[in-house]
Amino acid sequence: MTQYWLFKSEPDCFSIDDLAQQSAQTARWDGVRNFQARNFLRDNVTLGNWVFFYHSRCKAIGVVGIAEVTRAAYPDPQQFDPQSPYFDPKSDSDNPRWFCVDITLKRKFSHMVSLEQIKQIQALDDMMLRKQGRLSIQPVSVHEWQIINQLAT
DNA sequence: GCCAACGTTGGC
DNA sequence: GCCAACGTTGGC
Repeated sequence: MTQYWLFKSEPDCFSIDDLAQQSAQTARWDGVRNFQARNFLRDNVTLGNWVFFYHSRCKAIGVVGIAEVTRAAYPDPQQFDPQSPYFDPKSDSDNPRWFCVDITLKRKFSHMVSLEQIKQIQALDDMMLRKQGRLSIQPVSVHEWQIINQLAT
């Protein structure tokens, strides 16, 4: 069973520093609108799991820190809010389509582990990050987790 | 900002 | 149920 994950965020939208500024350094990870990512979030991401916080679509791409899942999946409230950009008229409150979790910041790396570094390490060739670039919630193996952790220290 | 990759939608 | 059109993601 997977315990480790990688969550992508565009830092212009929500960065690890934004997470650090939340009360209790905890934030709702919402707005996931991709079915594969949704399935991971809803069915496999569980309380106490560890998460690599990844900055995408920006100048410095890579893993910037570690968070912990502090609330397991619950329906993403934004799907029911017509004012929200994440509003989904096709979602039914009795059978919600989209889910979110809460995460709490555990550690911000003093220096990030860049995508460029990751690409240079053969043992990380099979990371989903490399195989399926667009998936925003993805499992990380224990081995991959350890390697990236070591790179960050 | 561009563009390739790829997921989603909707007409047939 | 196929597939073209369209929209979005994400590295560069």
